[in-house]
Amino acid sequence: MSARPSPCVLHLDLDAFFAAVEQRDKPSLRGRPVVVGGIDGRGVVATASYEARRFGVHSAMATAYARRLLPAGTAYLVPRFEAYRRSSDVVMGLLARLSPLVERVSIDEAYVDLAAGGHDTSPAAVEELAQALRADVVTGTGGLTASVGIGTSKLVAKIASDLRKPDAVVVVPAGEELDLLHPLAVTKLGGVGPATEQKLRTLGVHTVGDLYAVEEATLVRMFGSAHGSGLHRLARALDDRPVVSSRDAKSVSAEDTFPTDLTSVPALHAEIDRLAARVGERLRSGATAGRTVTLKVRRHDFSTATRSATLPQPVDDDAVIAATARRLLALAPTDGGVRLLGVGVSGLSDFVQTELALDEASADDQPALDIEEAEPTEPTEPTEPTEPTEPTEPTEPTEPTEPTEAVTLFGPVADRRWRAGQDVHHDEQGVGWVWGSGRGLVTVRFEGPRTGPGPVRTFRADDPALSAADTPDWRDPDDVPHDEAPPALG
DNA sequence: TCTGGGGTCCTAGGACCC
DNA sequence: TCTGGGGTCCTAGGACCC
Repeated sequence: MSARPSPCVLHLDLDAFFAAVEQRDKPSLRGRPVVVGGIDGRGVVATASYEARRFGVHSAMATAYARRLLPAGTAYLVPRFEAYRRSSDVVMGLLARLSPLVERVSIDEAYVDLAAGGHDTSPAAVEELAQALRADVVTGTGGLTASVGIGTSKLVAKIASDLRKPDAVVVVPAGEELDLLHPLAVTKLGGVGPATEQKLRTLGVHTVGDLYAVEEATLVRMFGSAHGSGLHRLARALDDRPVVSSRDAKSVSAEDTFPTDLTSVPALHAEIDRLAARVGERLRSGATAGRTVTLKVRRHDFSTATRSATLPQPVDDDAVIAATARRLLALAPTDGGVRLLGVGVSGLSDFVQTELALDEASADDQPALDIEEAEPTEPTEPTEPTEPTEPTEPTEPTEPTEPTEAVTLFGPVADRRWRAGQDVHHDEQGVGWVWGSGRGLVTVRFEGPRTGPGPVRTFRADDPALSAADTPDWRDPDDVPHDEAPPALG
């Protein structure tokens, strides 16, 4: 199946969203050009009001350039994301009433699967539904407008919503997709940006209809298999991508462009530390961690380089992320000045960071509940970006006689919030208790004589050792007070 | 004019393993 | 001793989207 038999995919897009919220909240801005975005030297336009667009200003344009185009009396505003979030939530709430299947693409855009909501998907019925939705958006948000497109696929619904913006509804009945698509510029297709447009132009392709006439083999040769055959399909309105309600994040990053280029290493290190702290905090608040740390460097001439290192264990700790990024900085080109630094963590999993062997001292007394305390923060150790897979981990068997202490982690445990010190796990390594905590992941710490292969073992979610039968001692987390000490080891 | 910040996906080459 | 093919992981860069 490559398209649905009736127009049941709805796409909603809020019109000039950031600027519209500002004009709604400040009546003096209504009817005037408004630009929302970075307003200092190196800022870009996030959203321009329709009044500003008449002067040729659009998203992603340098604000400095927009200032030359726009008349006196234009308002230049810094984004107020909390306000936008509130209105966005109102609209998403309206969509949730239509169907259980809503895909929020961004703060101002979403798809809805109307079939999953049990609606009559005849063209007349969905038109009526969309008009009612549009009216609800206006009243629910205090005057914001939305454009709605409905079609047999995401591709068609999105193009339809864009067709008569602002404040419009367009329904494309099944069978009329190609009539809609073929006169349009190829750049209207999602995934066709400036680079693809340029290449297609060399084939004499300007419209979707032109693209339709090109052999798939030609497109694959030019654009690679995924993009090439994707273009071939889009030109035929072949699009069966499902509406998906939520997806797990695959990476977390933070970046900053500096007012003036940085040249000194201490200044770059200070920025790395700040970025790493932002990333670490977001990882921890999302109860996730990742193994790959990436540093992004944009130089004075806008050339951009990335350097990355994959660590033996997932990390969410500011200090480890920062130390890794700092050593990546030494491998990156920075000559001539740095205008932007970015720090990211990817390879996210439901596994929290494990610590390697704990120091001997704490092996004897009560276990520490404070993860920070046991952290071997000497970040020189698990992080060797140049030599991949420095086996800090379970290569050689250790002496089975020596009592050592280690942390092992595993997960995920879906939809439960585990708390430190509350649960017990038995396996051949001995007895362990929950040490770290977080939704969907559990850190278990073991103590006692070890027979395992090394100081650290990592269980994966599908490890048979973690089957329910092998973890009979899990208790309901709500039964245990948050601060309770770990159970005594027996 | 001079280019943000948050992401996603794809490609290609090399290493490594079986 | 020579040859090989597939699969996975890692790195770097690029295109694209909102």
